[in-house]
Amino acid sequence: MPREIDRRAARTRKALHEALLALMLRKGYEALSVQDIIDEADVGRSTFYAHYTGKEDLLRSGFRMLREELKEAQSAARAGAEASHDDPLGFSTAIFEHAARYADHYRTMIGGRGGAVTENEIRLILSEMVRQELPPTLHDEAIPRDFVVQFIVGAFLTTLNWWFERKPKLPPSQVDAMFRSLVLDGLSPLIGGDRRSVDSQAAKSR
Amino acid sequence: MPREIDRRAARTRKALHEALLALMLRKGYEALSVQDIIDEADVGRSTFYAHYTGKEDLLRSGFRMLREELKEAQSAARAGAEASHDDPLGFSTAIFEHAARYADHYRTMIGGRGGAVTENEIRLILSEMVRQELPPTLHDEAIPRDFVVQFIVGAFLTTLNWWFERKPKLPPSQVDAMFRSLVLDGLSPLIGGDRRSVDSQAAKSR
DNA sequence: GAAAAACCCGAACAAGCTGTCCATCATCAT
DNA sequence: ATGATGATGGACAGCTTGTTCGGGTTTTTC
Repeated sequence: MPREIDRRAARTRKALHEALLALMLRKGYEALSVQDIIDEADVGRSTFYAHYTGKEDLLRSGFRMLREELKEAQSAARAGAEASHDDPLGFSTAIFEHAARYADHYRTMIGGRGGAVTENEIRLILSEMVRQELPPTLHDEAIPRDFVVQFIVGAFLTTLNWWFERKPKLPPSQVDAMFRSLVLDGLSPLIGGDRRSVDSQAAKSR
Repeated sequence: MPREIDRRAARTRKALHEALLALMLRKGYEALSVQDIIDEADVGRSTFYAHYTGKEDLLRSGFRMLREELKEAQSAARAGAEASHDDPLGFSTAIFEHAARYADHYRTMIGGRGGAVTENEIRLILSEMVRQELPPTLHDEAIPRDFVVQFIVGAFLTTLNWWFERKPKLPPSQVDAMFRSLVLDGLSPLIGGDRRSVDSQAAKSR
């Protein structure tokens, strides 16, 4: 049954994806040529174009697989701890642990190595995740929900990037704690002027 | 005296910079070729290479000018309102107003149109500014100062990007207020669970 | 096991971009 | 005005890209 994909084709595609990953870590996506990829993968020129229309097509193909996998991880994390309501941003832990496990993949995406396409893709994926986890209503209508989503996504990318560039690699739990401290409470607790009382949203001390 | 630069040279460079700016807004930096630039600027091929070693050199040259100008704006803002201590992040207003005035320039840098070089440059410039304005000591030593700086810079870029993509263009003051609300106080005031006093994740015992 | 189908490979091709060279010409200082 | 300076445009070889084609190999199907 030709229902399945030919083994040779599967082998070729896998080789191309691995070559792309390795080369992106070494040189970055934009500086890459198709020649480099087929040379690294040891694949003929026409073979490459028989599978993909160019290097961007190959890159996007990889993202389709990653997106599926990340959604699974999110579902699993949500099923494991259904504290979605009393613990906002609870899914951040799962993301940082996932990033620690697939550090190479994440490194190709974060920090400018991946080019504009990669940046866009990872932003879209994270945006969708955050949008699902964020409560549907916010207490302050002056701040659009859309903006809050982008803010959180940006904080994720910033944190991941800083984490990967760090010399001694911190454990995911510690990075997660720092991330949540800044995103949830802001940096008022860190600097002198705690101007929380200025706002009408007074501190509801227990 | 040929102390000053030849007028012809100045004219050529200005044309090249304007062409680069226009083309970056239209096609993005990475998709640009030297051919496109000299065609847009109506300049000969060898003329281009007589001034710059390539398109990246031209891009960086533009940044040298922008950096000077931004530092001036920062100094002016600091001189105008020397509330640097009782008003943290006070310089954010100046940045958003500057961005509103030079919207085209900023648009080329934010949102992936500028490529890796641009992203790096703007991050460096903003990092230096933030580092200067941030108090030297933080109340929580568990969070590195370096990480806080990157967090703020990322928030700036996220906010600027969201602002530019927005259909009806909001005034700088409003964007600034939203930015400061999120960065200073976090999103705890926005969502239900105000878990400020909770340090350990003992969410299950409830 | 054999025929048929699908796939991989290598070479060759036009088209486009890159960086450099040199002769020409406009602009500058004297 | 008149050399001297240096900006200018066009032509050049070298390289990468994306496509096409025929021959050879592996896989699937019967």
